[in-house]
Amino acid sequence: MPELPEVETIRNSLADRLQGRKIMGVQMLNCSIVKAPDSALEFEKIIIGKSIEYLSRRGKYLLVYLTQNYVLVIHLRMTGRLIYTGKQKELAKHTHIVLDFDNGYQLRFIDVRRFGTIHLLSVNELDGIGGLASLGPEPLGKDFDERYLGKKLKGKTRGIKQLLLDQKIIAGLGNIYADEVLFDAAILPTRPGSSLNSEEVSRLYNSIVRVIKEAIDHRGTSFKDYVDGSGLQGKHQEHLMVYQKNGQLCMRCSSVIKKERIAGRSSHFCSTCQK
DNA sequence: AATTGTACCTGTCAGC
DNA sequence: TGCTGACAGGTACAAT
Repeated sequence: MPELPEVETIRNSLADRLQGRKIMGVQMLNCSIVKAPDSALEFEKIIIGKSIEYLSRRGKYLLVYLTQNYVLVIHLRMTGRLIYTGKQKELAKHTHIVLDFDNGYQLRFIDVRRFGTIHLLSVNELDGIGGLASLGPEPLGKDFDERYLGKKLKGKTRGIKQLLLDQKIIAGLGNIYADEVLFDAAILPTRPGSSLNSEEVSRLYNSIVRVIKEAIDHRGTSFKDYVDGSGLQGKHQEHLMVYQKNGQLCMRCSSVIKKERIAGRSSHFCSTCQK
């Protein structure tokens, strides 16, 4: 479940190590992960010999910029991992793609459920990835503010939780942080977007920024699968208020935290202090 | 146009 | 013990 804070932590943990590395070879153990170019042969032909210039992130997408205006776009979906390690280390089960570098190290893409994706494109083809092109603003970017959020919620019949998960509205929130943000803002996940008054929109905005910042500071939430590029776990699971806390007492009002299916997702909330 | 449902995968765990 | 079914969750796409 890598969401924005986890992908940002992965980017941070890999950036220094990958910068300047030359790709000497690639092992494509499961080609179905690679969505572009069409053939494995073409992927190999393009990527071998390129060097890594820098790593960037947009929403939950990791962008690895290469020489000659190429870019590797990686999405980990639910169980994807990227691990930087020496080539002598034995390959983990479900390792699908391995990049070999000029220093004997490798970048390995591991994904139990194989939902993750890799695109190799030239920079001017980036908008060909629909999910990336249609992303809403970064929650910590300057084009995300109360006015924007209010405008996006206006007239929406969908529940606020569903709206927070919509990557076209805001980039990077997933199920964990949507629940945590709504608890922080003391708003019920089922409230229609249009029902929020301006004071609630303001609270929601501040909670989104605060929760995401704190999670990045804690290097992400390691609930099940997530680790950073060095295999290290995050620490934010120690700071969660509602996610997977059903049956436990609310930190704010001591009522019992509930878990219900909302908009097809498990949702955790306090029905006493969230209104 | 906006919204809802389902497919994509595999591992884990509860219940029988 | 071993089987079955529910569940985990991000996104694309089909259906309404």
